[in-house]
Amino acid sequence: MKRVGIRDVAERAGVSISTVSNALNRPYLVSERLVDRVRSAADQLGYVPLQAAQQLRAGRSGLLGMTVINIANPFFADMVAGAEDAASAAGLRVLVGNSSDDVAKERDHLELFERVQVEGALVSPFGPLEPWLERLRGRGIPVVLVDAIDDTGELPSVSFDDVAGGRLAAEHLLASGRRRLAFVGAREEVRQVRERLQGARLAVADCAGATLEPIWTERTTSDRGVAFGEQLAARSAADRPDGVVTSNDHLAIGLVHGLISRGVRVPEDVAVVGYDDIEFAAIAGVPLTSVRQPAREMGRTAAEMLLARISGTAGADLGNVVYRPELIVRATTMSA
Amino acid sequence: MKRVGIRDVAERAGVSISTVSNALNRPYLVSERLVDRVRSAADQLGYVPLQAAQQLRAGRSGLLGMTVINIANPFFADMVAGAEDAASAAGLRVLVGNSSDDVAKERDHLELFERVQVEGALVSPFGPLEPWLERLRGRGIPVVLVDAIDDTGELPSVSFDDVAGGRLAAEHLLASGRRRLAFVGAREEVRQVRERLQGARLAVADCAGATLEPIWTERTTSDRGVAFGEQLAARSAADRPDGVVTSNDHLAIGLVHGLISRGVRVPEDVAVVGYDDIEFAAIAGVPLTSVRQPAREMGRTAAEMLLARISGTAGADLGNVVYRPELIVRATTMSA
DNA sequence: CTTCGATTTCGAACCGCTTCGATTGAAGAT
DNA sequence: ATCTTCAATCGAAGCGGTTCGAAATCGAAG
Repeated sequence: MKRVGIRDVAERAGVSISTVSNALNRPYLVSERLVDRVRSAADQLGYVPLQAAQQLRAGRSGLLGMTVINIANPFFADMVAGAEDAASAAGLRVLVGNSSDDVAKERDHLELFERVQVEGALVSPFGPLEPWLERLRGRGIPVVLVDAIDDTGELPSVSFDDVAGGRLAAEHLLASGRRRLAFVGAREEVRQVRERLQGARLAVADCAGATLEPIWTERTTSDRGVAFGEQLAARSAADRPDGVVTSNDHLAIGLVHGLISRGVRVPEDVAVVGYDDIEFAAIAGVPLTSVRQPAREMGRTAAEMLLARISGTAGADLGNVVYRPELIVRATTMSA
Repeated sequence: MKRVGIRDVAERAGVSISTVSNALNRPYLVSERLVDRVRSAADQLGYVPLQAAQQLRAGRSGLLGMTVINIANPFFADMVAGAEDAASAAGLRVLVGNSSDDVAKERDHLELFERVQVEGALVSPFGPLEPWLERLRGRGIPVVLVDAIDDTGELPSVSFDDVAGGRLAAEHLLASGRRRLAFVGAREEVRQVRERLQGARLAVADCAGATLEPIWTERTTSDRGVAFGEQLAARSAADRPDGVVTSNDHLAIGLVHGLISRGVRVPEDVAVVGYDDIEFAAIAGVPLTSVRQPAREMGRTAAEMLLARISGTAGADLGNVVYRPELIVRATTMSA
């Protein structure tokens, strides 16, 4: 009913506690005979060293901190997976702080990271973070931005060219003859969404006679998509967009569902482009054309940059890696 | 460039470190004047107490451990969310160990839980865990099983009646006149899947002239579902099942996609029932009938039971809470 | 102006582990 | 036989907080 500590192991093996510690962590300092004895004593007792004590002494936690805007978004989930790949290859674990679109939570996570002495942090900033990041820097905790770029150029980053993504989507629709485009996206405050819209606007500006109507929504769940689909379907054909760029596949799949359930044909009447290329895009009722972001790779790259900074292999200026979009064309934009 | 410790705060506020600690944690012991002085000193310096040190002294981590079989499965993801709800209401955090269908990882997680001194553990056992759970018990760490029942009746648990779930799905198909059923499921070793099949078998046994063909797959991703759909579509109509129970919505949605892409009609030729009622079930090409499990509620209940055991409010025998399935009927089984 | 209890503040021990410097003993050098 | 040298082992000092009991301070009562 009691925890097994290093003392118990020492007693059982008949040695001092420092010898136990050495036998377990630096066996080359201890005679083979004793290493064996200590190891078997530890096994028999089921000894597990206490993380808190090790960490307190060592001053290192073996942890990377990572904040993501919303883990329910598969883009971020994949990014986390990529970061975990890289971290575990280096023998570190990743402590994930899910901000759930909440600025206050995001700040709390950075504080948590200090509490647990993360050795570095991967941050997908959502709210204004400068002062907090400044503080981490002051504490000597390296930071790499993910899915964002530091304007001041002080922090290295791994990001995605959202302007190009929005532009690619819109150009694809324009190329297939669509002219009345709509952009359905999450709140305008989100940089990623703003930039995608901006990209779409650039494409539209380059194309004579084309228009773009922005439509905003708070949440980007599939049922909101359904609602927008039904809403668009209720418009007269002339007033209805014939091409829609969305900021998110959930929204897009719902939108297509809503349109079709009201008798609007996809892609004949309205073509739709999603964003993220989630698993279900390919097997949706009408398979969805989508902009793919290499999330996992981005996460891995960011973690590797962070590890390089931690180990001091690289200076502060690892630069800004920017990934480019890829358009996966499927049925929702297939025919004219 | 240096961490701010309690000593720094003490110095700045002109008091001893014990007064700082008291002012911050038990302000009723300290004069208001000093509490203010200490608080503002702490704020100005950005003092954050080190978790490892607090934990080492207190012997408590403020953490619940939770292992899940695979977090990519939304059923488990929701369960985790439910547990987090309950835990954060009690001021605790949840340390999630994702086993990713890997028995070794699952064991490692339990060891991790000891290292970090979790105050209790929620375990969705996957591999054989008796010895490990026994050990946690020996260390005085309370455990509640989730999505499983302890045969020996020693551990409390929150689970789901998978036999009833399988039965419900099959009965629904039989009631709509289907007779040649198939069951497509993940590996037979998984208890949940075995029990669902068993439930389906019970239903079939009660219905004269009905048959059930089990089909096994390693992974249960949507692309496997597509493959099975195409495979079934290739059979002659007489040889093809007219009703399919799947162990998972991803599989089911893929299956429907595969069938339709090969010209088999759903639900006219083949009716399909999924499991989990994920977000996309409702907006799939053909909206999917599915067995719903109250994942979030299960997670919350389990965490509450665990908290009760930790605080000693309840004895070891909180019993086994079993949730019952609910069938959400949609288009994939609608007409005959 | 003492004396006493209550209140406020402080010093020091301790949580479990790692690590540095010291100790011991055996082997080799002189 | 004495002195080094080196390997193997151990004792004890912290890491950064919390907390207990002692010390200091203060006001009111004697």
